[in-house]
Amino acid sequence: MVNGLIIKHVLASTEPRQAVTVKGWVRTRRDAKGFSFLELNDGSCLASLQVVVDAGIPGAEHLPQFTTGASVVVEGNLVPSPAKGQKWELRASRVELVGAADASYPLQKKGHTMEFLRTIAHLRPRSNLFGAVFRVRSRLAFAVHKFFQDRDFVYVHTPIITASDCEGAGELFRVTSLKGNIDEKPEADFFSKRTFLTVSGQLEGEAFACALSRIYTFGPTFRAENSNTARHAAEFWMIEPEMAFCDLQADMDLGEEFIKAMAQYAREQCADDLALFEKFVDKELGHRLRFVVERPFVRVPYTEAIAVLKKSGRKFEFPVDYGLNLQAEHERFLTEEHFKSPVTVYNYPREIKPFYMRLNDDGQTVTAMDVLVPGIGEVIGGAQREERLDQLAENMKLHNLKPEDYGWYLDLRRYGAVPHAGFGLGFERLLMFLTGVPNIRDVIPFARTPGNAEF
RNA sequence: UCCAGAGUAGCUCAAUGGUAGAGCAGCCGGCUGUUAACCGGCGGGUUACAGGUUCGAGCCCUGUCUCUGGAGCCA
Repeated sequence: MVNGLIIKHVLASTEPRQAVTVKGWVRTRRDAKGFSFLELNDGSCLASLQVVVDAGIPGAEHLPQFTTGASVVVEGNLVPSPAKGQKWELRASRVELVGAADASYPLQKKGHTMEFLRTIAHLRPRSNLFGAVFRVRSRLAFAVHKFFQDRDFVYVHTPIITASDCEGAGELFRVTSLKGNIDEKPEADFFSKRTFLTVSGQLEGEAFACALSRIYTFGPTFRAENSNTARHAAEFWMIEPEMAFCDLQADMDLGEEFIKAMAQYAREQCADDLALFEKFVDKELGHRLRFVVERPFVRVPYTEAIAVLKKSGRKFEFPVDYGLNLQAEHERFLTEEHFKSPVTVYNYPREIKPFYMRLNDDGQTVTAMDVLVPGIGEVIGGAQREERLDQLAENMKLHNLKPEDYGWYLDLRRYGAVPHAGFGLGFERLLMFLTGVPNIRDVIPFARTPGNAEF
């Protein structure tokens, strides 16, 4: 069944070809006297193949049904196109209607709004823009693996279902097979305890880094937060490298190198699709990606970032002071206006960061780092982990965590503890940054957000 | 969850409290190596939902739902 050529390869031909078979969906048909033009797209690339169908060839009697959205098979010869707009066209010798699409087919030849296309998520990959988004998503998923595999990182599949709520941050989705009151007898549940969908593979990742030295995870992650923004989803993919014998500096180096590498890969491998994004969603895209690849990231300690914000003379809605979290408006000012560059902020006050981050010698700050990028804000959050057992226990006390709930995690500090570090990176936020698509729902095939699990 | 805005034809949008319209799409016809083709014609509406004010509501008021933008939480 899978035979014939994909349009991407047909269009890349260097010379005419005889007896080519292509299969795809009709984007539009233009009728002329005695023949018709079909724009045929199979999703293998942005461009469609122009097909010339003469009246009278086998199958041409069904031409009225070759409407936008219909699936068809075309056989013919690939010849140079005499008209402007395309190098090649397929002169059909036989056409076959596979599946018709009647007048109710919702995708028109004209542009649609992103909001409307979201309501037809099962059909929107047939549009130019979403075809491009999901081709790029695929290429970059591959690039993520290539980046880490080239650097001898080991891919670890951390569990999706977990009993640890990972620092108690964020709402978790409960996983249960119980009926009725699920909190009455959790020990009667499938796993004999309360379980959740993972919010991070970090803790398990640390265990494997403390054995295989360099590891990464790349998989689905879940947050039950009632977040209604263009940057949050209930189900998203996170990339979490973790390195043994690694400090904060090397961690930041890796994070910055990673983002540069992804931008470079996209520019090299997805040029056609990126050109579409630049034309229709983000005029600055090309400029920004080149900038990210070529220029070094700015790196500032949290205290310096606070000083920059205070000295800016800018009136912020939220207060700026040591010990307070950087708000979205502050992050945006730093990366978009002040430095005009991706910015890595590090060494945050310990009070505003999780228990597992390593306490610096000043006793005040921890080895946290956030990479902020223009337009998106935080795209990486990472840290060197606290490897000292006593200090980690004290941190947990400070955060009202019970050490007995983290027995195996503390073991990593009891047996052959090493300095180690890592970070978490939201794959979709990376995609937003690299495509210019402003809403996370539009870089996920079927997005899960509060109140929406359609499809 | 909070703040703001929006919801009218398949899509994108008009309509001073007074007869609901246009462009595109669709259908029919014409023309043309066309390129989001072009020209003419035709069909197309519970104005998100429920109530209220008014002689009269798409428009004003109340509630609900959905969507969008911003915020918080974060990746």
